[in-house]
Amino acid sequence: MAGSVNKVILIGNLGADPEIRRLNDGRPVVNLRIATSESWRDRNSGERRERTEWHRVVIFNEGLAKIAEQYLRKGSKVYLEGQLQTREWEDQSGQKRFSTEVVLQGFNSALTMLDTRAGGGGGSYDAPSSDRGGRSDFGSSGPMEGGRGSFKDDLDDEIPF
Amino acid sequence: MAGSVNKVILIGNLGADPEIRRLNDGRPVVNLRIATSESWRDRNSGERRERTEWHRVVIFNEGLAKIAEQYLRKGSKVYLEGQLQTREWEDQSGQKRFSTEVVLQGFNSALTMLDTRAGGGGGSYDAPSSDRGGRSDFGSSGPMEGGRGSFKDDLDDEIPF
Amino acid sequence: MAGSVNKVILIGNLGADPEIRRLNDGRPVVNLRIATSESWRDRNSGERRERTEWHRVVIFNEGLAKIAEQYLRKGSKVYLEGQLQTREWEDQSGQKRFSTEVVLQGFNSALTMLDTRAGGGGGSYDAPSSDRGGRSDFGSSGPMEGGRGSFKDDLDDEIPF
Amino acid sequence: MAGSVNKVILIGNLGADPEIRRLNDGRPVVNLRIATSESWRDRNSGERRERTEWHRVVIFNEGLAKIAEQYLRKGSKVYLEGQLQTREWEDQSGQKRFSTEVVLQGFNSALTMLDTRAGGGGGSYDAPSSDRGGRSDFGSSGPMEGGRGSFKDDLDDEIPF
DNA sequence: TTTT
DNA sequence: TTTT
Repeated sequence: MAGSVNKVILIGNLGADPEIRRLNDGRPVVNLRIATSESWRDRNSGERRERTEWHRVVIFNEGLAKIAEQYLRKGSKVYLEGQLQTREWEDQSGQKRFSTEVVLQGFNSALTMLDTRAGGGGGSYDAPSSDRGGRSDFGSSGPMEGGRGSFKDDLDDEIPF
Repeated sequence: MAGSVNKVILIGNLGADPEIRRLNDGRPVVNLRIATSESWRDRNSGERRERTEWHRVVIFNEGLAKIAEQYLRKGSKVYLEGQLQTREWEDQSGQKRFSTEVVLQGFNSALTMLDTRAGGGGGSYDAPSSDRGGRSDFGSSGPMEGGRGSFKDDLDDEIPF
Repeated sequence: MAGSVNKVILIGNLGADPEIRRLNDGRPVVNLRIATSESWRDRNSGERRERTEWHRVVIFNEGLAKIAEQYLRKGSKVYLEGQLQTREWEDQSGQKRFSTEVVLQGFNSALTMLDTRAGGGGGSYDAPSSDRGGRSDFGSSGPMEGGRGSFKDDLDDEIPF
Repeated sequence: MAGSVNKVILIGNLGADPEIRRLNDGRPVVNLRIATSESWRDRNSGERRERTEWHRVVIFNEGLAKIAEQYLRKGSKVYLEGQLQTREWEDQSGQKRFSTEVVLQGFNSALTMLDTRAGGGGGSYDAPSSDRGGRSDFGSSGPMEGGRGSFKDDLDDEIPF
């Protein structure tokens, strides 16, 4: 379909340290749980109310995955751009289930850390010297930019979500 | 959480006519199924490959819901901005299920029709005279948007930039 | 024109305290200078290079202007959404000049503070108790936003998804 | 500055055919004039009012520049993502002037055609077989994805805006 | 200068 | 289930 756009922009905090899996060739694939929340004053009661939304984020983009692995921790605040993807899986009873994720893959993706404090999980890191190559504010962007377009193809069959 | 953003931007086509439900007070709530797709050439085989993603969109914003009801049809191409929300429901066997939707509600939402042709499902409509009030390009969007467009007017003359 | 979108999204830091002007009726209009920057490694020399871009931001939206006035200071980091507008003005010699600004006005706008520290200019403020009404994370944004947050409340119980 | 975002999203129509300049090595750099407009009903008079905004767009991204050259014409409707850049130049009298442009360069850029009709300027083209590689829906994406990160460096000195 |  |  010509003329399609599928873009998600989130600013939120990690609910846990990143989960990292490795492909056979060693490339990392990172899963994040990101919380966004909004609050408002109830019209009737005048009370403050808050709603937190939890997002599943999967980083296939190699450069961004490395960065996430290296710098993000529970509590980190991030800006990210990805796309919506819903995948089907089977639960133990063999029933079809669906999971919708924000996928950072190839070009349509960005990841920027928005705090310089250490993550809330006790982790600590030095602020990177900002080795950005376009879409991330930390980490070397060299390798990230080679072969990215075709990256998706590789993963289609390999990844055990 | 201060500093949270939860935004989805889609350009895609309706897979079916909008589904409209009514609240007790008559306000419409509209559900859309939107397809986005991307295609690429496979690195190895050189073949063209395509992936279509289907999105569930729910329009609570009253003005935008009316517009969707009036102008959108199967096949219509739209631009929309909303936010991700995952809600829990129970299937027939009493099991918890989750559904992630793109919700257009209140301010964080926009809807713009990107074609003027009638929808593909045989439906037809007259191009609206573009009665926009800021976030939609068709139809007057009613009370929610009252005073919005004209906010600017006020300022046009008053403000010494 | 049906089907138009004009949106700017910035995350950056204030180069100076907000400048506030008042309309005759007392409403504030706020001007911000926001810096964004990116850095990359030069392909040839291998040196790190950096480019900072300065943006002129004008906040007409009353609720957001009040928030900016109250909470933002030199050095504050913000997320904002607005639209591009170029206006014409005359310099002293009577020549036409143009200035392009990011305008936050009416609905197509958002402002969220991304740090809780005091601003770098010596200013200080208490972290607000997040009185958000949809598009801002700090401060009650007044009449413009009345009924907005609570719109959702209404629906929370009523709607048979 | 870690944690910076500079993003512009436009949907609008070309006011004229693309202007193409060539770098010494033959790569195209494309300038577009894009109109976005919004209309609203005046609060007092009840009259319809409309405001059109004109944007200067410069495409340095080689893949997207080729696509623009090949497919876009006066009247074409496009979706694009780029970033704001203000550059300084001297007018005939030696005075400093500034021009703010939406720049499509490297990764932070996308271009998608939103109509399939021929351009309004008499131009015509065959619908491309959608050879997309991530950020464009038309044109081969192969070459576009090689060397993109460093593309910017090259241009910094070469381009006579 | 576009578009509806 | 859309679209090209």
